[in-house]
Amino acid sequence: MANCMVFHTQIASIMEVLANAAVAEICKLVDDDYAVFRLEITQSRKENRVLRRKLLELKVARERAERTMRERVLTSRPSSVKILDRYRGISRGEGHLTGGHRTIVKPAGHNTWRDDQPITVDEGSGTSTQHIIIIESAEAAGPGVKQERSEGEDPRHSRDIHTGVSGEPPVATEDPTTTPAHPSARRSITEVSGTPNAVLKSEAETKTLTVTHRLLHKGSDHRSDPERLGLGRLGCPPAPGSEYLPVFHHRQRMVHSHGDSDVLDTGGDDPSYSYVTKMDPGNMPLGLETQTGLSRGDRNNYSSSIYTEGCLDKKGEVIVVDEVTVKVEGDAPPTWNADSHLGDGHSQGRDFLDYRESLETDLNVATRSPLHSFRDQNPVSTSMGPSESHSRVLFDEVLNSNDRARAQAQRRGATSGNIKEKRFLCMFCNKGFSCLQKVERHQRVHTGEKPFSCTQCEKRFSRQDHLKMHLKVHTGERPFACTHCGKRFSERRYLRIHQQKNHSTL
DNA sequence: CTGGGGACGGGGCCC
DNA sequence: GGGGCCCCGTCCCCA
Repeated sequence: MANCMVFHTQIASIMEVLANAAVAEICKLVDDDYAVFRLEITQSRKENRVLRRKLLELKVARERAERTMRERVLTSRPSSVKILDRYRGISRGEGHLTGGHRTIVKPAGHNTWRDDQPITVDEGSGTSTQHIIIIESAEAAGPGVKQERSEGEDPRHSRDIHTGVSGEPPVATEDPTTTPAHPSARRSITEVSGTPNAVLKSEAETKTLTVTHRLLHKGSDHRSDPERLGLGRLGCPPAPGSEYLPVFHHRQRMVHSHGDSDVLDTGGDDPSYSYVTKMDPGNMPLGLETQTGLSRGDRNNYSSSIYTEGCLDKKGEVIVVDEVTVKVEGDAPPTWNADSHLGDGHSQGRDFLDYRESLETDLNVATRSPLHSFRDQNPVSTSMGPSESHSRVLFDEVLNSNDRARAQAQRRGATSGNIKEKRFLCMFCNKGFSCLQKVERHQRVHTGEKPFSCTQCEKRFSRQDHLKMHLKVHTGERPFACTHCGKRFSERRYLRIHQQKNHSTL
């Protein structure tokens, strides 16, 4: 019996030892497998990064090759064809802003725009669009008819210039998934591999997008041949002999209201009134991911700066150099819904906010452009950074909508009979105006410039009279009273409507 | 649904 | 011709 007990005890101890050994072995195996698994995961991640990088490089190389091919085709056109690489951009603040432009830096702590309008930057929304404006001169065509064409690298981005023939406004389409090709963009991708969007979207600072623009004239040669381009319905339709003056004069100024509309001062030199910040090249977005359906209130906080640049053809025409400002303010995404541009006369502001265009650059394109040499020679447009096509793409999108607007303007011109008096043309939509102020005022619709700022609510307006009207909101001024019921209104028309509806029988 | 009101663009007038 | 101002129409939002 005692032996039996001892035996059982020994068996139990042996079992315990064996169990412990088994557990230890299992744990060892699990640890080994886990280590191997982690190693495999790490290697897989590395491979993914490498593959991703290679994919991006392949896309960039392919896009550059396509651009090169297109550019060669364009540069091999007959001498009558003028290739204008318009709206080449200086962007990201790394390009020098010249030609009278004042770099305005948003001071820290002075936030004149709301923060609820993020400029979202999407890595995958970079585009590969190269737009080349072609102005083909042909005196035989209708005088004053100017034709511009923009060719896009990506057919999904390109405008169909022949839509002008069919009378259908060209529709710009965007593909936010196009791979960016900008070197800096690629650098950013590499640096933030894994979560580039998160990094880029964290940018909430105001972006300044600049493009320098020059328009070329050679006497009457700025007119183009719409028929040869198949664009007979596009372009402005001036009467023969009439002189049309595309207006490029946009002054960057910032005017604040001090409650009295008569007291307005330009704040362009005053940093406290500035509203444009320099872009951080290191944080340069690969593209602008835009939003649609912004409210009107959001529109008021939109701004960006675009300096447009025309080009000189080899004959050396007269150059009209000027600048246009498109303000990207606060977090508001610069959007431009080209489709709605012809919709109604009030959609321009929304158009700009609906602008949906990714930013992408291509140094090859910039350096190989036949106009690039001219640009380099011109002191007005120097130091075009590698991001210049960011702005160019932005501005080309403007042009996309401009073609439709131009077609609309032409249709209006065909029906209106007093186009002779409207000598001042909008450089964006070719709409004619009778005086310079009107066209300058109108062009703010396209540029988004809002130089008149309300000090009460920081809202900005493109027109002083609008600011004046807006101030009544704060002052509560209701100077127009109904003689029948005593109800007061801020504007006369409200009183008139009120009286028509409520007291028409009196 | 309706009215009030804000915002905005075009046109016209006046100085 | 430039600048300012006003009027008007339209869109949109909101109560």
